[in-house]
Amino acid sequence: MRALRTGSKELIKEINRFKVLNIIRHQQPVSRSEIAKQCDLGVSTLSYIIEELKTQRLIYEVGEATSTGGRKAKLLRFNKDHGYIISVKIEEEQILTALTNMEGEILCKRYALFSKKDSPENVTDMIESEIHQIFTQEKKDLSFLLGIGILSSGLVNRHDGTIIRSSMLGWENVPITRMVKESFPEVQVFVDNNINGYTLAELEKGEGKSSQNFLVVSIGAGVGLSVVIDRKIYYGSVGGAGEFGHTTLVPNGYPCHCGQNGCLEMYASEFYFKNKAEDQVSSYSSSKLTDFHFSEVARAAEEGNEFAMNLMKEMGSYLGYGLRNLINTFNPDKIIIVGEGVKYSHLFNHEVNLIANDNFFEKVDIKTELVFSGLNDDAWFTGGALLAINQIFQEPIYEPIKAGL
Amino acid sequence: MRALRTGSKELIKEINRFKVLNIIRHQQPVSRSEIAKQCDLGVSTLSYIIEELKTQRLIYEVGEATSTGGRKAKLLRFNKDHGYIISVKIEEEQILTALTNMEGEILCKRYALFSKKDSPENVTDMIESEIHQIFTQEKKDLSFLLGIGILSSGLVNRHDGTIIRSSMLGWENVPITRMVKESFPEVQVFVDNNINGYTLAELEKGEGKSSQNFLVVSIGAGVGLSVVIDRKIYYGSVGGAGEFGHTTLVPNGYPCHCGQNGCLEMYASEFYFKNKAEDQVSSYSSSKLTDFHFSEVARAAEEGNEFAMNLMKEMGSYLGYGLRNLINTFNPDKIIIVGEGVKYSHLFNHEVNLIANDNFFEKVDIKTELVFSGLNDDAWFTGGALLAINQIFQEPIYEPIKAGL
DNA sequence: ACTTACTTTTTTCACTGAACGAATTAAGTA
DNA sequence: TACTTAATTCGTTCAGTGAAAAAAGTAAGT
Repeated sequence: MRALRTGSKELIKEINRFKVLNIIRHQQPVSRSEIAKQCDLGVSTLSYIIEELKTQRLIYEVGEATSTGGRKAKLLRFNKDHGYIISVKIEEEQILTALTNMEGEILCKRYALFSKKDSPENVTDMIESEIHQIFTQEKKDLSFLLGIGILSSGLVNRHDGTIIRSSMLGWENVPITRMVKESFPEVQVFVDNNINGYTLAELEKGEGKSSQNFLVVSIGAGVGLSVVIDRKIYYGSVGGAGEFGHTTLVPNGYPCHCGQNGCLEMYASEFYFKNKAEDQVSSYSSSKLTDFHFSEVARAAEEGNEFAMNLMKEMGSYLGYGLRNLINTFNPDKIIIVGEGVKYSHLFNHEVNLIANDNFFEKVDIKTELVFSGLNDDAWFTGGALLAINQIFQEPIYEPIKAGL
Repeated sequence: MRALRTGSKELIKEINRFKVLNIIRHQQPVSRSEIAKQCDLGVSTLSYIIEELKTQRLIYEVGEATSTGGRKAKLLRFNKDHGYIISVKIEEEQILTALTNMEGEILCKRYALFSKKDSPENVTDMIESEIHQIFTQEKKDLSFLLGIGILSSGLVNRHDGTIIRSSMLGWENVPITRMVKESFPEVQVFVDNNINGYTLAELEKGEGKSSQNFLVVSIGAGVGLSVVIDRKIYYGSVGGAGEFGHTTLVPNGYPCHCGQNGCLEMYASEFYFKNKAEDQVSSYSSSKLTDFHFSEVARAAEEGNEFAMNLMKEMGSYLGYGLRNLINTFNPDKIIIVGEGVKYSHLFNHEVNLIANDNFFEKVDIKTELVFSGLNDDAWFTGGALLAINQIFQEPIYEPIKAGL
């Protein structure tokens, strides 16, 4: 439990400035009196705070509201170009880098390839070089870079900023934020697991806007889970989320790359296709399926290939069991399904709903919404940027921690 | 997400008073200068705060520390008799009531029986009467009653203080805190699920003292789960915890009283004994087992009854799978097993550990501790009292909510 | 045993500054 | 002209602050 900061004049000043700033950020354009009402601050105090924020160029005044019977209110807006954020996604053999403004709007994107042989140091150097190129290309001064958010697969400890283990990258205990910070000592650097990043995007720009407690489940080359409680992402002991993909669905089932057997990931993701085919060689061989990527199996299923259609449906049923267990365990308002699988959801949607909706809370008349994400691939960039932005504008109630070091 | 309070002189005053008070509560006896150091408050401010807390009789001065080379420090203690708390546990056919001081120490206990026919109103009246009897019996003035904590089984919404549904009691949507508060309008009243109550006791007096993130799993006439994140209990959407006992362990397995099939609760609790026996009538009938309560099956197993021993071991294996899935999903520091089953843990401990320890995080060399609760039945009372005490001494950072109304 | 020098604890007191609220000014509507 | 709403000005309030003083010790030296 993080310790609360001790009360002092500075604390109340900081709290109030951030409260005001966040109201402007999320409800712009707003008038002074509207903010004062919501904050329960005196209008005089508010004017003083606004003055300060304006001289810091964090906000600006623009236009006027229509009169409600008296003097028109001047409207305030957040200056989203007050600074810039770099969002980095580390994929299997490339890094994707984007420049965003302080609202997480993407201004420019780049990518750079690397090979499995490259060390974390090499990749960090590439990140540095990409950032420099973006800033020269966009003709912006590096002093405006306020934060860097990095998304990676695998087990990530966001508190100390290390990638604990990523089997995809073959990395272990890489202190990524510290390494990046060496090149940008003035900038706050954050890492997180990529699905948590996506979840941040859902929270601010997607399905999460209307929900306090929800889960994000990713279906693709594996199964991922991100848990949102009270609009905050839950981080387990080591700082990463859990490994829901490796809960046991079928005792003594298909062997998993993690060393266990019968993991959900082996049944409710791309892996299932290959597992099942190796299990039923005869029906497989007559099916003319050539590979087991989501896209291929989906194409075959759409063309009426019986074996592929069944693969999809069975995968959907297993996913349904996974989701049902999540619902019964977490009692979320909503589950958002994301990832490559969403593109092909029409092929297994029915089975998922059939099983997942048959849950404990349904029987007590508490509904759990099941939706597919409506965001596109830019959500990764948005999420990475939000990782930094949310920290920068966080209300400063707690003692500073060493995160984002 | 609860809104943060706006900064003001009153806020900083309240924050600091509660910070000081909580340091004294948890580290007593302490000196002024020690507190000042921890709070980062000026010693002068601290003396002023201490003076106030003393006149409010929340703390008192007692004794002196040994000198460390200069003037001896006067030591401060929390006045645990500053007020009293009532802790109520509603069981199937009785209510248990205890009086505690402000540290949750039990001063006196009572119980009163009721029948299934009694309405929630009758039971509430009984609670009122029990409280009055305790206060006259203990010769204390009712004005010292500061809080009431109620524990009930079933789905509880602690935010609005209702028992949403308890199949054991046959109650639905009972606004229990409001009903109790009618008799004690000056007193703060709180409800929670009984396992969450137990968890509070573990947090303050048990295994939880050394752990930030842990799970409490109860094994007895059912399976319960309580989730602690960052030393705070996680409450799902409706305000109750999830229903982990009703996650599907065996698709299309034994039918459960909740309407689903193959629930964990049917395999990792007392229920399993009956289920399995009905499945295997022949081996059962030769086993001479007469009933399927935990105590009976355990007794038989201890006497060497093969069928009973196997029941226990199998139950343990299923529980192991349940715990493994919890570990993989939540990545806790520790799982604490509580409830009636703990008494007989030697009969299934081995199987539980065998399966639960074979988890994802173990393979990445992150250990999850598995322990049996060391608290006794008084922990229910302690937990109920802490429900109220923790709220009363909470640092007042957030806008007040309607809880504990 | 007494003095002196040094520590640590606690209190006193003038000062600071963030929020506050009443009064004032500004800008509108009917 | 009367009323409404918005924004600013300015003296007041009070929680926290830090330096200094007071209180209460310890540890030598004589």
